[in-house]
Amino acid sequence: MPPPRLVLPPPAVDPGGGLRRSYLRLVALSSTLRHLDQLLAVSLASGHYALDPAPATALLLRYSSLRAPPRHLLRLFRAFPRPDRFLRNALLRSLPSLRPHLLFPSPDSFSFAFAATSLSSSCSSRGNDAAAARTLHGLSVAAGYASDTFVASALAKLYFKLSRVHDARKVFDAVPSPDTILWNTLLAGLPGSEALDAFVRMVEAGRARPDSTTLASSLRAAAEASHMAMGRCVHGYGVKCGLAEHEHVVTGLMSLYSKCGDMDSAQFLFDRMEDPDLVAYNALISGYSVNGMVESSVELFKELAASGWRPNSSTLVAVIPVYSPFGHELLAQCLHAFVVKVRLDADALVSTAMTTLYCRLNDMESARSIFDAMPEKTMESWNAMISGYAQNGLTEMAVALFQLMQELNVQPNPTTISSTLSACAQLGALSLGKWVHRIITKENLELNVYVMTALIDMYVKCGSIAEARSIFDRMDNKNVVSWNAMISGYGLHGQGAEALKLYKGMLDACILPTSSTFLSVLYACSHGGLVDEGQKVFRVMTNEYRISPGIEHCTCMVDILGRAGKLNEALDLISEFPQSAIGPGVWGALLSACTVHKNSDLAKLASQKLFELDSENAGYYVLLCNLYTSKKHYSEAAVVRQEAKNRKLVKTPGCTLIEIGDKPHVFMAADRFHPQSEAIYSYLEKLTAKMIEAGYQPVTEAALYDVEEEEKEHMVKVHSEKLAIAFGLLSTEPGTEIRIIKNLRVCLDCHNATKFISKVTQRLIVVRDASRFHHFRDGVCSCGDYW
DNA sequence: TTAGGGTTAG
Repeated sequence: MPPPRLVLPPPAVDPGGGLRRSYLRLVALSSTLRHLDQLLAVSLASGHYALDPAPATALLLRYSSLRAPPRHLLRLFRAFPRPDRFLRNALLRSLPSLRPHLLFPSPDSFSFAFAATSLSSSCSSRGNDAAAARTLHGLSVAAGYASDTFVASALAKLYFKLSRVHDARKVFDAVPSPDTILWNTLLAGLPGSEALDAFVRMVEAGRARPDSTTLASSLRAAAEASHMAMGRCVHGYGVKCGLAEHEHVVTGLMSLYSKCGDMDSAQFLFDRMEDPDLVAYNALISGYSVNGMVESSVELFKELAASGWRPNSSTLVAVIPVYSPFGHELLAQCLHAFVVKVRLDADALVSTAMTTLYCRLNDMESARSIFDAMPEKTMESWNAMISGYAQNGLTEMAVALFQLMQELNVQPNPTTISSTLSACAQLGALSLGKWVHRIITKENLELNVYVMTALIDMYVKCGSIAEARSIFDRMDNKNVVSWNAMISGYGLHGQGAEALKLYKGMLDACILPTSSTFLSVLYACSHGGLVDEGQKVFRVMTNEYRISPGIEHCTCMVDILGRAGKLNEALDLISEFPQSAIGPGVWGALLSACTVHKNSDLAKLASQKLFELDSENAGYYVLLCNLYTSKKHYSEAAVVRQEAKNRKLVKTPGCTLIEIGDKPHVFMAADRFHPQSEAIYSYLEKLTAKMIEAGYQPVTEAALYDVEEEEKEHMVKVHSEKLAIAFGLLSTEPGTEIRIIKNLRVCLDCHNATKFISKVTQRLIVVRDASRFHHFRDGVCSCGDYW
């Protein structure tokens, strides 16, 4: 139902306009809504200003600044039969959501600037706001304001707020000669390193003079990018232009220095400030806290309280790191006491900081309860919670929370998407990953480097290496992480040669390889059996790039040599490693190589080291036991098994996941819980017969000699991957590829069996096990039986 | 009578 129209009496005469001026003054002085209502009533009753939009504009703006409901503003506006552009613009400035029809007829640059500003001050992350921003942008371009600096900075800020960096840049680029404020808008919205690039371009262009705001933003960017050299340049520039003493610039410098651990410089700057404000205090307190200077942090906090400033939520966030070592409960108590003492409202900032902290402490329940208690969740709080789940391995929870966001029509930003994709990658759930990809496309969400790289990683880990590569090839500006993701993807899928080719391509593109790059390449060499290449890359890394090998590089090297049977060379190499790099991983790699090459002497040495370093891991006992069994050293095998039993070590039960359509199905060894269990087992029997016809030999009883009765029974049981594959074959059309995910490494018999299955059924079978991918096609596995 | 940008903290 439309709101009722106010009935206006005819206008009265006001010679000279004296009455009008006093009326406008009264409006400006009103401090309550009731006061304004009375003024409105007076003017209506007397018949003044019925057709005069100026007093109405003043009233409307005053109502708006006193937070009158939008309904009320609209009603006032509609009471005027002939609103002029000032009145229309005032309404645009005051309404929280865009009403495009209010722009017409003949919108001016004020209209667009007002509308954009009001949208960005009210926009949450609802999906509709992005659409409204695009509408507004389109209309402003159509009206000829694409190069207006005022409109552009308001629009750019709006896009930044909606996490649409591309669109903000587009707005900026459309302006031929940006002024200082437009540059500043860009600098404030861009992520650290990009903002620093923009600062350089601004200075080089030389058409707009940087001011204190420019420098403050650039220092923020330098701190974010941990780019001390650029930070010093900005500082120097500030000194040259006489802007270095500006309060915001000094605060930015303090934060830069404390980010880089130089608390002396930060403190020096603070001490020189004549009258430091709350932000400056917060910056220094935070610097002390994150650098572990607890006493200084607390001292300065006391000084702050004594100086008359009232701490705000940023102050609280700045001291949180000081309290964090006390553990969860004490932390909560300390913070509560803090909040009570300074009569502080714990707002979204504090809740998000607490959520992040609990996530870091691995206490996901506390994190979630704080998150759930937030009445208005911010983008940052959603992201903190989702990435907390993803990083703590609670991948299903991460995806579930993302689904909740979708249901609530909260638009995700690139950070949300990256975290969710990382959860999908860990899960290996291709259908979920594709669903997220579809959302990106459908909602036209921003595809930045982080999102594209997360997509590559997701497709790699969900088994679609081809899809990952096609995304990689479509990327305009790949960073080193994107290259690493793709290289390690080839490694994971056993395509060592492709990985090396890409590594060379990366060097040709003048991208500086990092420690992770070398790890990915070495990993690819190990999974592809490329021994010489691996050794060469390792030498290049240490000699040419001066990167000292970490635990994982060393483990990879032992793996590479060990798999090739060069066990003694591997042992020699271990003695050359830095002591810090020799952990369970290195000896574990040697032990698995020993079991493959049946060297029980070295295996004994490796396992002795392992039992010292990591005595609680059942996997090593299993490896050693299997080695002894295969060499028919049954008594030694029995000793190892008894030892494992004495220590009450339990093997992780194996399970396998397969997705049919969008539905996941999980199988355990020998389980009969699946509703189609009967059909699966009878199909598997028929299949085994065909496989045996083709030459398959199941693990024979002889190999199981000496296994205790109970275990023997267990070992002849059907492993979970066979069940999953059989179910997959039953439930899909001939020719469809089968993808399964196993939580442990695939066993010898299953690996062999899968080769035969791929041959007799003519299907491509992709298996992701705990360490890599196997692509089985026509009786051959991509790993070359080398895993 | 009506514009656009900033420092700390998640």
